Amino acid sequence: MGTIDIDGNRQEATCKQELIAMRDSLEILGGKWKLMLLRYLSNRLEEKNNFKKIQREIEGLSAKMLAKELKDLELNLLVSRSVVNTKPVTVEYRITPYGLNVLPLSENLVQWGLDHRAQIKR
Amino acid sequence: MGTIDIDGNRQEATCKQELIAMRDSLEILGGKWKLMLLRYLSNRLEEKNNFKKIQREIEGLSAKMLAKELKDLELNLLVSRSVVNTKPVTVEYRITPYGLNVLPLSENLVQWGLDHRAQIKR
DNA sequence: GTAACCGGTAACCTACAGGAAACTATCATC
DNA sequence: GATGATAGTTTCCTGTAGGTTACCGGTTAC
Repeated sequence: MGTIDIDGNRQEATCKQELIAMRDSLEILGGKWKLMLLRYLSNRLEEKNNFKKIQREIEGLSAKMLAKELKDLELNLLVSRSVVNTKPVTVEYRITPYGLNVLPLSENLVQWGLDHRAQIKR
Repeated sequence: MGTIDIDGNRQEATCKQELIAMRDSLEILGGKWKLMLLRYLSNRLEEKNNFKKIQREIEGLSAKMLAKELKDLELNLLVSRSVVNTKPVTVEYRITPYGLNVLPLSENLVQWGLDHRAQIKR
C-alpha cells in the first residue's frame, strides 16, 4: 500500500520513461529531412510522389539521404512505399494515416521556432 | 491585388520560413541534454540548482556537456545564470519564465514517444 | 546502339556531437 | 600544507550524420 519507497520508485520510473520517450521522438523525427518529408507528403496527399519527383522538388536532398530517410520513416510506419508496374517501374511514397499524427507536433515546432525568432530579435 | 505570381511567391516564402523555423527549433532544443535540462529545472523551481548538483543528479552528464548546454540555453534566454556570493562561490541556474513555454512542446514529444512505442509494439 | 528515364546502392570523405580524463583557480577546513 | 568543495576549461578521442560522386540494372525512345 504505497510506502514511500514504492511511490518513489514508481515516480522515478515514470520520469525515466518520459525522458526515454522524449529521446525516442527526437531520434525518430529528428533527422535533417524527416519532418520536412512528412510535411511535404502531407501537402501532396493527392499526388503520386515518386522517388525522383521528391528528390527534384526538395532542394539539397541527395538520393542517398532520401532513400535512408524514407526507409527510416517506413520502418516507423509513418510512410508507406508501393512499387507501381509502370515502365519504367515507379515507386509511390505516401504518408500513412498514422503518420498524419505527427503534423500537430510539427506545427508546434514551427510555431515555437517562429515565436522564438521574434523573441530573440527583441 | 494578388496576381498568381505574388501569391505563389508569398506562399513559397511562408513555406520556406516554416521549414527554417522547424529546423531552428530542432537545433535549439535538439541537443542530447537540452530538453532534459529544461524539464529538470522546471521540476525544481523552488530549489537552488547549482552546477554540481545538476551534474550529480543527471546521470551520465559530464561537466563539459553541462557547461555547454547551459550556455546554449542561456544564449536563447531559456535559462538564467546567477553567481551567488557564497564561499566557495556557487552558481544558480533557473529556467526563465520564457523558458517555461517549451514545456508544452516537450510534453507533446513525450506523449508522441509513448504513443509511438505502443503503436510499434502491435 | 546510345542516350535518357526510373529507383536506388556503394565508396569515400568531412565536420561536428559528444564522451573521458586531467587540469585550473578560489576558498574553507583540518 | 593537504584535502575537498565550488565551477568550470582543456585536451584528446571516437562515432556518426550527412554530403559527393560514381555506379548498377531495367526500360523506353530516338
